[in-house]
Amino acid sequence: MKKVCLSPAEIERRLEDANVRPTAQRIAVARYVLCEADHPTADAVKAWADANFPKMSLATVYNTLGILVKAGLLKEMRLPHTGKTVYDDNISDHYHFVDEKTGKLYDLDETQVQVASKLDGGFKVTGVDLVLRGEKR
Amino acid sequence: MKKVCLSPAEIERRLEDANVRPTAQRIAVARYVLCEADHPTADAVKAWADANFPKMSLATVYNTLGILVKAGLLKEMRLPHTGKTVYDDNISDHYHFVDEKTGKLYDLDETQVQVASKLDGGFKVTGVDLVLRGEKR
DNA sequence: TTCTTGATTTAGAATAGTTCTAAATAACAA
DNA sequence: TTGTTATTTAGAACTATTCTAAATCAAGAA
Repeated sequence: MKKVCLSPAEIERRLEDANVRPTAQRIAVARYVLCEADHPTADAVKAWADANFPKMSLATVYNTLGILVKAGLLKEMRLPHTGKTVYDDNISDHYHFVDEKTGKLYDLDETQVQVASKLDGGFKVTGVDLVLRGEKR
Repeated sequence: MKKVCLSPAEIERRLEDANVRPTAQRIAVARYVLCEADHPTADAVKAWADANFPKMSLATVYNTLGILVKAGLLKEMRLPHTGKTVYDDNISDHYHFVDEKTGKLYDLDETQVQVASKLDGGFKVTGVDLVLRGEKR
């Protein structure tokens, strides 16, 4: 699945539209997580920034990711296995498959897996977290 | 759902059957997690031990929980939300509902939720982690 | 411009949960 | 007993993340 890569100017507009002031750091992080990265962790973003941005502190990385999540441009999730938080630019409702050998995550949509709840009225469901584990070849 | 509580002697036999030497600490922890507790965290086990056992270190709590998991007497899982590991004496395949207000976990079986995978052969699924979020009343 | 004010970024400290380490203790076998 | 191994312990170390307080920056007012 190829990803359309946005220009800094387009990223800037997206940030403005979300009422996030588009600083250089935010544009850089947003561009990376929205266009280049695939389910990155904060560490991965920091590593990318160290290699591609003049200077960015870890606090700013976490900060910015948090801001993007709050702005609705990014989803945050903690996987059942690693204790780490990963970020997902696919903000629609969807599920995941994790390759236990490589740790790689794959997005799954509702054509690929379905969850059918028969819970009684005592359970009001507001969200579904589903991760299939296994091996991808 | 009432839980049948095992005597220390019965716990001891279970540990022996699983090739785990039944020390006083292990019997105490096993009895608590298998009979009394409901999805406890390591912290909860430690708190119980502080109140009900002469002296137990946190390392022993983690150690013992790890041993019980390896022995197949207990399941370990990390929830999507809290970063904490919780332990589940229900070792059969099952899912969970988490009340986001209280944090309380409910076991769900396959009569209550079903997962239907239509993944192509490239995905070999070996496990399914499903957590429904919401509110229970 | 220059100033002011508030937002942002920063380094490093602090925190939370867990694992590791090395020494002390307990249990078992001979 | 004595020797050997397993278990337990306290505390250090570690990882991921958040917090803090100071420095820097940016946009509007003068």
